[in-house]
Amino acid sequence: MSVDSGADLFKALGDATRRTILDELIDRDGQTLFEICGRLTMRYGLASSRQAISQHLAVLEQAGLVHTRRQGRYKFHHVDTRPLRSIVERWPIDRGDPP
Amino acid sequence: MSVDSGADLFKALGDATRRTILDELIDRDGQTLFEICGRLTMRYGLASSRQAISQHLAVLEQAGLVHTRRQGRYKFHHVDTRPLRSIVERWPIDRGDPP
DNA sequence: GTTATAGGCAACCCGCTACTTGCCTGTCAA
DNA sequence: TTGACAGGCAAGTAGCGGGTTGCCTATAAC
Repeated sequence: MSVDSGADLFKALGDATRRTILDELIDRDGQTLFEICGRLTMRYGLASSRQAISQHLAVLEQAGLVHTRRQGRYKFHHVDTRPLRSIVERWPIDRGDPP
Repeated sequence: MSVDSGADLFKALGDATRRTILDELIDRDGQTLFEICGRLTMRYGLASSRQAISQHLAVLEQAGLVHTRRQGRYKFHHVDTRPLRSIVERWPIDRGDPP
């Protein structure tokens, strides 16, 4: 009967490039689109176009994992990991050693 | 440079039916494939075929979220939420009120 | 034995999604 | 004002993934 809330969240986390973007934004918060593109290429070897990264950021923003702040012609992207809390609230993590 | 470990985990969580299967197995652990099929139909209104559910369970097992135990012609499925811990370890959750 | 049950395997179809391409808008510097 | 820079929008393409179909194996009940 439950409505499976948070579909956007899992959809956002489902792509490897988007997960790398989260890693990158956590390492250095508040980057612009061009900065993210450059650092993804430099540090992770990802050769994605600007438009591809832009679409990924839109998905992350819709999931609430990224918030944006416009300033002039720049748009800064900030991470917000709080939506991840709903995952461990939905399926409480067992105590014990990892597998 | 990080290798994005846990791709199987996020792939498994990316599908709504698989998330519902996790819900169902947490509610009643150790079900067989046919039990899961029946209860998904009854309680969640999902009309998926047996083969579809079987493939979903294989994905969940590959992600380490479900372990199986054979006994005669039955195969019991057990949840293991410990892989979820890697998510909050990768992206620590901020303190503060939810959005 | 025979039959029914529980599950597995492989091929195929289709819709979604990531990515590209091309062009457009808005902002700042020279 | 003109150019460079940061970003947005929309249509088209290709591949992947979820679902189905059909047939098969193995265990248990009769």
